[in-house]
Amino acid sequence: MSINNAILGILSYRSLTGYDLKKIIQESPFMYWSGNNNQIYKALLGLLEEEYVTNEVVHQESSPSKKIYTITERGRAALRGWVLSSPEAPEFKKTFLMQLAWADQLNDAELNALLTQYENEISIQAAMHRELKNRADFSPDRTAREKLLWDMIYDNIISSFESELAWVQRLRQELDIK
Amino acid sequence: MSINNAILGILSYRSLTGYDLKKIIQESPFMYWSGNNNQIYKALLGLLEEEYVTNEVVHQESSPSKKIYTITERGRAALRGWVLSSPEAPEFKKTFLMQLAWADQLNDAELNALLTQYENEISIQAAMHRELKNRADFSPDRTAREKLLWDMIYDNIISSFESELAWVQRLRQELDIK
DNA sequence: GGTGTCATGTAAACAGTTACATGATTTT
DNA sequence: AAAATCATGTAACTGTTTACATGACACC
Repeated sequence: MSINNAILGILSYRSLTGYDLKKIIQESPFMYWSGNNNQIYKALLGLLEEEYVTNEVVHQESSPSKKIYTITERGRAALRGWVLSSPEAPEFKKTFLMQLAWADQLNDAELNALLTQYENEISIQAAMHRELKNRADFSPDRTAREKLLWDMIYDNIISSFESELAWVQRLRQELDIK
Repeated sequence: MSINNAILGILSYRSLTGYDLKKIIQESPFMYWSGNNNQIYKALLGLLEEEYVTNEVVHQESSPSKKIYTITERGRAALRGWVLSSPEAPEFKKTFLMQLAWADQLNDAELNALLTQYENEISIQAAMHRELKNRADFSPDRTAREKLLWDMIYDNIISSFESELAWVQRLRQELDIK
């Protein structure tokens, strides 16, 4: 899976510039790329070459010219193909687990402080994503089914953090009992 | 967080060769690197330069010579510093959420098939990690506290997949009701 | 006779991030 | 006067993966 598919997906809702795409990707909680220029402008060149998108240059007074990218029929077909392709298992990158793996050298107070820090960090993330869910609304004309899907995507992320939180609390209990 | 810390951690249990480290990292469920040669031999050079490790060349008959790496006091101090550093929030890379985001173009049967595929994939992963937990035992002389920590690390991963599974099932229900 | 293990390392490619560069306009 | 927004793009770097290379031995 590459950022190209995500870009095709976004363009399937409406035509946008690279700059617009960048902002959407940066703000999205499930499009996990940083959304930096290098990635996006390069991806757009690739999509142009494969004729999955076309672009139109629009000159503006008092702002730089912009290139508005539009998905083609070929692009829509490629998008559909990707949506139907075999899903991959999620990948979890939890550096904290590695810290824990070698945390037996810490005393109880230090270990406890570490857990508290992690707990706080997760709580912040959970709250942030709950907020994002409320504010989220980048595409118009949603069907009820699509709205449900998007809601569940946000819920997925929120419940990932909640599950992590529950685990830390379980860990703390186990350590206290011991 | 870099692979260097993980290597220091492993070497804190016992001295090992690059080849040994590679296998350990490849098999570990929470050290998320592929554990390829390039990364490990380069990391070891870096650790040598910082004097976090030393190495001793052992010549063998009928096998290639090997370099056994040993952690230094400086290395142990660096490891402790890293273990005490502020934990980062976990990162989730779920390409499936992006597929779902544009899955409203599918009909009910296609969407259902996609969910089933994802469910199966997650079930397999969950089972695999339950298996790994049973077989896991790379370091000797564990304290009870350390054993608890390692158990909870495995549980974390398992419950991540279980939480994901519960979410898919919730999603399927919601779609059925609608 | 082919495949796998032990053991080191390099080469090439791809993915991804941060920072730089421009230049007008608008906001603080 | 400084900072942010719009809009494009490039440069340099880090991180990561796959594949190549060597050579002895063991196993099937």
